[in-house]
Amino acid sequence: MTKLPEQYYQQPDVLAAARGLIGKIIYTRLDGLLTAGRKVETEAYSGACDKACHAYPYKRTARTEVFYAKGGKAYVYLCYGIHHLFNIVTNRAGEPDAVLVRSIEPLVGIDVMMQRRKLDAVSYRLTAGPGLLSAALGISKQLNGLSLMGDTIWLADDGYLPREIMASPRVGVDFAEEHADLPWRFRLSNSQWTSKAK
DNA sequence: TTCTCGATTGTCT
DNA sequence: GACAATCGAGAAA
Repeated sequence: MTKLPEQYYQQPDVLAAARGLIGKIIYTRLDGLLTAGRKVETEAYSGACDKACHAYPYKRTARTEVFYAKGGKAYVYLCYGIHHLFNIVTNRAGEPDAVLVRSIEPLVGIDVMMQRRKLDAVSYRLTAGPGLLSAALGISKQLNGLSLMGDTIWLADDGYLPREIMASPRVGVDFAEEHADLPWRFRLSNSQWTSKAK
């Protein structure tokens, strides 16, 4: 079990990053509570060539500033006024790419996650969805801009090798016109912990 | 099972 | 002032 090194996040190909992050483990330690889950579904966003990305086309606002940092930081934003969505900033400084985590398989602190989600039984509904896994892991806007090298939120590799990864169009980005159908969503085939592929 | 719709607030025009 | 990288409840079928 090793924490992912900083260089891991700086590869220039965001699609390779999104695919490569499948099977890796995300940890949070908040208020002394440790929770973790294995990523089973991700999506890639690129500020250079993707209308669905908040930072397209190389748009700089207060919100997108963290996209331009060196890969290895957290980008968390509020969606529909309710849900916090967690992204991993990738690529070198100045290139605004990020990977959205859409669902995880719960591994550590499952009781804590159930409390945060107000569920009394474990099911895919615990962490299957970007808003849901953020709630389960306790991720909020306060984590926006945090380095993944720290001890609040980080990623680790336990040697797990994904068996089969499927690519498909992303979810909820119809507004992105000709980019809406790009197969930039990656998921573990046959995982119980994601919604079904289209 | 598939659908429609409301919640709720930060961000940008 | 419009609207969003979502979710869950409730209705229809």
